[in-house]
Amino acid sequence: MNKITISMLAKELRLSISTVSKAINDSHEISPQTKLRVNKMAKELNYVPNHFASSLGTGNGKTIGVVIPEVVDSFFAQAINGIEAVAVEKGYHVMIYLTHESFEKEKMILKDFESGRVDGVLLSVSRETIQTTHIVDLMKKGVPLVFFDRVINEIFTTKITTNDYEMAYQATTYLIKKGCKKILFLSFSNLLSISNKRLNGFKDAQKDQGIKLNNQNVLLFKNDPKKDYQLLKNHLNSRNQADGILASVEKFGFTIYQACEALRLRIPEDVQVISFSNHDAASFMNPPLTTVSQPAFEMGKTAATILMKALGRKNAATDEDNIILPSTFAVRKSTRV
Amino acid sequence: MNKITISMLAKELRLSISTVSKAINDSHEISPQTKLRVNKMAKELNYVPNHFASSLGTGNGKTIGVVIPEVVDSFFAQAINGIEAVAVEKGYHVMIYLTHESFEKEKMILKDFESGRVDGVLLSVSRETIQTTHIVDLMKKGVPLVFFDRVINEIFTTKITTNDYEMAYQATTYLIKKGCKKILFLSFSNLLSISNKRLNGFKDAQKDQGIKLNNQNVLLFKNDPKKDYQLLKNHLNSRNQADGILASVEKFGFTIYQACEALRLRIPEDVQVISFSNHDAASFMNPPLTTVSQPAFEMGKTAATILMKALGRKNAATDEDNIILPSTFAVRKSTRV
DNA sequence: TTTATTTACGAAAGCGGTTTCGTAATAACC
DNA sequence: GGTTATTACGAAACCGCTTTCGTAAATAAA
Repeated sequence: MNKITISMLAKELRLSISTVSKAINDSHEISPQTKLRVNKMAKELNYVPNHFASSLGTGNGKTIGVVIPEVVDSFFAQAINGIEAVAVEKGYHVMIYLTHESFEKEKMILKDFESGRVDGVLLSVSRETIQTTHIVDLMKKGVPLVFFDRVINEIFTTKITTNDYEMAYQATTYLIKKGCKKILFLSFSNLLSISNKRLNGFKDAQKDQGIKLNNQNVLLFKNDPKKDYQLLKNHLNSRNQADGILASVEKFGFTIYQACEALRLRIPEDVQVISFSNHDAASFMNPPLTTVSQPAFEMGKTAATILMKALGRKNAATDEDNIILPSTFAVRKSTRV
Repeated sequence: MNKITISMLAKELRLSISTVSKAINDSHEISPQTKLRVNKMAKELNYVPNHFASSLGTGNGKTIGVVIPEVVDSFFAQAINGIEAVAVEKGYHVMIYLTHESFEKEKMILKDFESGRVDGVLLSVSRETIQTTHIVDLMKKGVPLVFFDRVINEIFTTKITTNDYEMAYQATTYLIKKGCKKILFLSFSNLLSISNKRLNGFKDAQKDQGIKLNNQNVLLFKNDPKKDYQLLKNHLNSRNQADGILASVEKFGFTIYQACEALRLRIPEDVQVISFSNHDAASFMNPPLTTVSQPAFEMGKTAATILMKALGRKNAATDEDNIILPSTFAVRKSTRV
C-alpha cells in the first residue's frame, strides 16, 4: 500500500527531485555514480514511476488503442496478436475496444480517445459506420490513426486491407466452374467498402461467366445468429434455393453448416460452400470448409508498424497509403472436386 | 490539433478554473445556470478533459487490466466479452495483455501495473507461473486482483473457476463406459492447479473404474503446435496407442484431429476424443466433437463484477472467495454411442 | 594564471486537472 | 434587524513527474 514517489526517493538519497528523475531516465546530465546510487535505491524501495504523472509530463502514454467490432473471430484475434507483437517490442501498451458492430459505441470510444488516453489508434469500423466525423475529429486533435481490414476510403490516412474484390471474384468463379447456377452471397453490411468490394467481386464474376443476377442473390445478415439462421433457412427452403453460397464473414460459415444440417441439405452435393474464414478448424469440419483466409497476423503487424512509425515522428500524421496484403484461397471438400 | 484545456474554457467563460472543473463534474457547489453555460461552451469548443491530468488528480484512471495467456482461444475471447460488458457499463476501460504463456512477460506486465496504470486486475496466469511474488507485490500496492480460470490458490483473493475436477472425472468416466481401455490425457501445464485438477479428475475416474494408470497416460503439450503434433503422432504410433483422448485445452482438439487424419485413425472407431473446448465449430467438425465447455462469458462477467465492486469500496481489497461456475458436457460423435 | 567550457546538479515552472478552504452574497432564523 | 446558514464561486495547494534554466565546481584552452 506504500506507494513510493520520486520525492521520497530524492529525500532518501539527499538529492533533488530533478536529479532523481533524470537519473532514472538515464539522462546524460547525470554522472554514472549517481545513476547507480539512484537505481539501486529505486530497486530497493521498489519504486515504479506513476504512469499518469509521467504521461502528463511528457504528453504521451505509450499506449495505442485498437478498435474492432468483435474479438470472438479468428481474424480479429489473430490481428491482435500481430498488433501486440510489434507494440510490445516498441514498449507500447495496447487497449482493446469492442464496438460490437455498434456505430454509437464506436463514436463514444473515439470521442473518449480525444482525452489523450491513447497516442494512436488502429481502427476497423463497425458494420454500421457511415458517418466519419468522429474519426476526423480525433485525427484533427493530432492522434494518428491507421485503418485495417474495414476501412473508410474517404479518410486521408494509411489503410491496410486485403484483396477482397479479387478473392470474392475468384471464389465465385470457382463455384461457377464447379457447376453452381444460383449462388447466394451472405453480406454483413451494405455500407462498408470491404463488404461492397466482396459483393462486387461476387457480381462481376457472375457477369463475366454469363450469369444474370437478381436481388435474391444477396442476403444481408444482421448481427444476430438466431435471426441470421432463420433468414438463411427460409431462403434455402424457397423454390429458388441456392446451390452455392459465399459467406463474407467467418461465423456465417457455421450458420450455413447449421442450416444445411437442419434442412438435410448435403454439402457439397446440394449446396457448395465457400467462406471467408481464418478459422483453424476449417479443415476439420464436416465437410472440410473451402475458405478465403486473410493474412490476419500480417495485417495487424503491418498496421501497428506503420502507426509506430508515425508515433515516432514529431508530426505524427500518417500518410495516405493503401497497403494490400493478399489472402489465400484454400480448396477443401465443401466444394466439388 | 488545438487541444483545448480547462483554463482556456475558464478564460472564455470568465470563470475560475475550479468553477469550471466543478461544473463539468456536476458538483453541487455550482448553480444550474453556470453548469449550463459551462457545458454549452464545452460542447461548442469540443472540450474533452485530459485523461492523465484527471487521473493524476483523482488517483484512478477508470481502467482495468486483463492479463491472459492468449486471445486466439474461444474461452478467453468469450471471457473478454463478459468482462467488457460489465466494465463498459460501469464506465471502465479495459486493457488486454497477452502473456503468450510466458512467465517473464507476466512478471513484466504486473510490474508495470504498479505504476498505477490500472485500477484493478483480472488475471489468468500463464502455464509457467509458479512463483507469485509479482502478484503479491502488486496487491501490496493496493491494486485489487481477481483470478479467473487459471488461478493461484495460495493467494488471498477472489477466484472464479469452473468445476474442472468434476468435468474431467465425468469425461473420463464417459470414455471408459464407452469402452476405452487406454486413455491419454493432454495436459498444458504441470504447475497450474487448474491443470492438476483436470488431471486428478482424469486419474480418479480411472481408479474408480478399476483401471491402472501408468506414466504413458499423460502427454504434456508445449506451447508449440508443430511439436505438439509430432509428440501426439509419435504416441499414437507406439504399440500402447491410446483408444481414447481427453484434451485439456481447446486447440489440442484440433491437433488430435490432425494427427488422426494423418495416421488414418478413425474417430471414434479407433480413438474416441473429448476436448475441453468453447468452440462454436465443435458441432460441425468431422466428426462432431464431444466437449466440456466452460461458462466463459459468465466467468468473465462474474470476475469483472467482483472487481468492480472492490473498486467501488474505499479499501479496494477483494475477499478470499472461491466462485465455481459449472461447465457443460456435450456428447457428440467423437465418442461412441 | 586567466578565461572559456564542460559537467553535475538543484530550483522552479509547468503538464491539466482535482480538491480544500476561504469568503462574499443571499436566504433563513428568532 | 441582527445573527446564523446556505449558496456559489475563486485562490491556491496538490497529484507526481518532466523539463527548462541557472549555477557552482571541475576541466580545458589560451
